[in-house]
Amino acid sequence: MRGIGRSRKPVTIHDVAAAAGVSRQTVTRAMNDMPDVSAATKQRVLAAATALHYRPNRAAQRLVRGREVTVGFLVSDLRNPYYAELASQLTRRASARDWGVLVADVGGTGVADRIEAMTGRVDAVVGHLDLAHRGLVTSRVPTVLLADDTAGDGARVLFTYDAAIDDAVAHLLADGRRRIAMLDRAAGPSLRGAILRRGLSARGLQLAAEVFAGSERDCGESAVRQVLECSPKPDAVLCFNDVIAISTMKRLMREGAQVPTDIAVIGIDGLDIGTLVTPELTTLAVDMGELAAHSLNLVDALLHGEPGASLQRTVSHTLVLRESG
Amino acid sequence: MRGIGRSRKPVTIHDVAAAAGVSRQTVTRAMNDMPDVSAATKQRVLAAATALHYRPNRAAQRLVRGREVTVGFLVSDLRNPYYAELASQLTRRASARDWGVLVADVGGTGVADRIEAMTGRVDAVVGHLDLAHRGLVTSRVPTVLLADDTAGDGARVLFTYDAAIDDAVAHLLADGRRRIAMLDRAAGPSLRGAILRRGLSARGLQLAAEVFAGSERDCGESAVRQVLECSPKPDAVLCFNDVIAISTMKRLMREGAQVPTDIAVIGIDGLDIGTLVTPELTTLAVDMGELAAHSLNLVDALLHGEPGASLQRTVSHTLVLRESG
DNA sequence: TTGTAAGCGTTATCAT
DNA sequence: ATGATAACGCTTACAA
Repeated sequence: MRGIGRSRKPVTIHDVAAAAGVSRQTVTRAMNDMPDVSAATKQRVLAAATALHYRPNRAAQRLVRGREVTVGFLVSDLRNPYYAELASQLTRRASARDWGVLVADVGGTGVADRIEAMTGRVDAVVGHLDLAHRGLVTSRVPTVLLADDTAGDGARVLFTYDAAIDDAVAHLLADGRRRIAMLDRAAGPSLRGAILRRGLSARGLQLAAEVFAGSERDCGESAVRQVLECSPKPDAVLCFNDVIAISTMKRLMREGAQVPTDIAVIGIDGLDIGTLVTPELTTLAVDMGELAAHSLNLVDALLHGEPGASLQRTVSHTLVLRESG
Repeated sequence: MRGIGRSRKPVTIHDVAAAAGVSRQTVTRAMNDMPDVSAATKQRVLAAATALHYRPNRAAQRLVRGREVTVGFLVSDLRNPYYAELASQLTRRASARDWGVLVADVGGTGVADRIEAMTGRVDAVVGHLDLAHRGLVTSRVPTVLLADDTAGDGARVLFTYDAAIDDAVAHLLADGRRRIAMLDRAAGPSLRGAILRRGLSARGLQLAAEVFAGSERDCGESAVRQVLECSPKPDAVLCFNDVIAISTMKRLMREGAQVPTDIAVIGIDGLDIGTLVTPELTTLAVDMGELAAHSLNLVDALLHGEPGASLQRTVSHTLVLRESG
């Protein structure tokens, strides 16, 4: 029985038709549960299909059945729960439109190749693309950027942190804190940090310290040390995101600092895991469902030919008070 | 300019050819950076394509260019970092083969519909499918199950916990612990719990308690209470997975119990977030890369016509000692 | 109930 | 350098 499938070419509807002694059309009818096939022939056809390991060519089906939308979700590290939560929302909402979501985790090396491979298989791309990679994507496929900058004129969902960060500052001040630090992302100064600085100076305060995480997933030991060694020592720290904030809490505890007693820690994103740690993480949360919905709406508009330049949505964060600050 | 794109039908290579006053073939050459096109015509064609918002029909391209593989990754909740980490590995390794991964988060309601939609768009499916949904998938598309049971005869990656759980028990005993409890998943008794029980009795011990999590993502308050109220009180607890373990640690701390001093907590999975919490989570880790690699190898075999019944790989967990137990 | 013919939109082959 | 013609594998008319 090893003989089956020995030939290199995939089996087509033609082969099944021949094997069953019927026409291609009859095979189609049998395979797709359509009317006008006698039970007997249907059985015969299905048997032949099974025997030959026949699988309809999806490209051919699609070609004739009509357009089918696949959205690509491009992320730098799916292990980061932020992307995972967003992917979750994206896939759920996409399926409501009968769209599929192709996810590509392209962090690390060979990013460009991975991006190129992805862009060739989808109708549109959604993602937090850094400036270096945007052109690669936008030149090949309609793109919805998730970003806090307005570089370029593509469709985008724009993050605005101002209100949330201001709320956070107000909350910390009301709590008696005065020396607020920023623990920014490893890559360098972010808009989030700039807004915090601005928010503080609007209240006549200065940023107590600005340090950078050791990696995308870990604030790093030296970052926490830098914070603790400032004088006067900061009594609150806003972290670039929740993952870094959680990592920061852990390191602070190891250095003997109590959170939030000695120092408040606030994250950004509003991830689920923030509620799983002790103390629970206070955070500036963004509504992932809204973010996903906006993204897909923009994809829809793009696919209908609307120019990206005119497509922009805004999402804002909300201060979610828990225990860490 | 609003007029463009007014018609319902998508623009095809034909329209571009007409607009540019050339043949379809010339359009193809221009679009795909192929030789044998004069710079002038290329410009003209590209301009026409842009003006008309032309996007090549991917199905047609695929049909003629040859088969393209898309693997569906079916999960019940992508917010669970276990699935996210696996998805990360899967997408990375798939891209190395030039395969795409379509992710579908199908938890909640309408599972059957979501599954059906997914099976219609992919060449194979990988996932932890519970018994109720397996048939839905396997009857429609080649499937690789990730499971710890051997029900049915489909291709699968089989989890074996025996060695790891035995290592965990040995470790706990060496640490002076004697009253070991199982905090199982919300759905009910698992193989993991059964193996723990078996492992204990092989050493002349009994399971100190068997309680069930309140939900898939939270051990729940009552579960922790049940553990603490046992008498004699357990001094170690094995949790169904890392997420539940982390949730358990949080709740234990809230009840005033010290981890690991009063009670050791061990998770299963080996997720990254286990290193982000305090104390760091001791866990029975599975190699996600290996899991993903096995899965894709099995998909490959299935796609080459090998019968699923003959395709099985085994992955085992490893005790990773950190701080919680 | 079954078979025949005509595309679907693209690319490859072979002329021109 | 460019164009005509034939696939690619399938489904939807329409005919028998």
